[in-house]
Amino acid sequence: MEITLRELCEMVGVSRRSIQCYEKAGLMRAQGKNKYGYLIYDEGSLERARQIHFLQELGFELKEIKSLNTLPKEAQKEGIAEKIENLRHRKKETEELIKQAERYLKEL
Amino acid sequence: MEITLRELCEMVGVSRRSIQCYEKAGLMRAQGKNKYGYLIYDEGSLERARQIHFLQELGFELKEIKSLNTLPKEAQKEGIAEKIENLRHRKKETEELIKQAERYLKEL
DNA sequence: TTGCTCCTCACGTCACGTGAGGTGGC
DNA sequence: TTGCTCCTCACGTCACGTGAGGTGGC
Repeated sequence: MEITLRELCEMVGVSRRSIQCYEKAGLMRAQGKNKYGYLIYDEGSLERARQIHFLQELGFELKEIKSLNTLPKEAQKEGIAEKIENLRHRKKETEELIKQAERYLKEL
Repeated sequence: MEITLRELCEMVGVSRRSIQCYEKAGLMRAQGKNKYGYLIYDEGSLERARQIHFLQELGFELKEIKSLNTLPKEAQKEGIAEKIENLRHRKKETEELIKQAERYLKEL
């Protein structure tokens, strides 16, 4: 299946500039161009782009995602488990912040 | 009370560079320098720095914080209420992300 | 003189946003 | 030719991080 850059962006939910950054970071690349010169991707790219975006949301930087692939499975799992801990921490901080903000709002 | 930049940073929990950014954004400034040429702040600055940091955590950019002061009280409250909504949204997203990440970890 | 802490620039970082300038088919 | 969508740079943005180069008292 041929997917254009525009379609890829819509399916993944990121901007063209983001995909460009993924490619510059060496995380993925276009399969080529179609006869009109449009950048073309396949379903593998789609899955890869989704994964990159997901790992980014977990808190990985692009270069961390790059090196993550070279690690043994166990180390990868540890890395992700660590990010999950960070997310739990962030969740608690966010809850605290909401409470503080509500108090601040009342006192204003 | 005279507070040095270093002390201010420790009390607020931000870096010198952050205070420098607050000052460049026109949000606060040092009271002057002591006889050794050290930047000196007072308790007003301390409270201001804490407030800036708090509003930043709520999601305000420095220039938004700058303009926030010029707004009438009601508009300020609206702005903060909006940020609280964003935080609630972020909390939910974080919760979703944690669940997804846990599933991802199992399947790995 | 050495060592310490402070100062003021100013370039670097990260992941994009936002044009600029150009191409190709209708 | 006009209008549309796409392309590839490349500067700008945000809130700092991280030195560089200099000062002043002990």
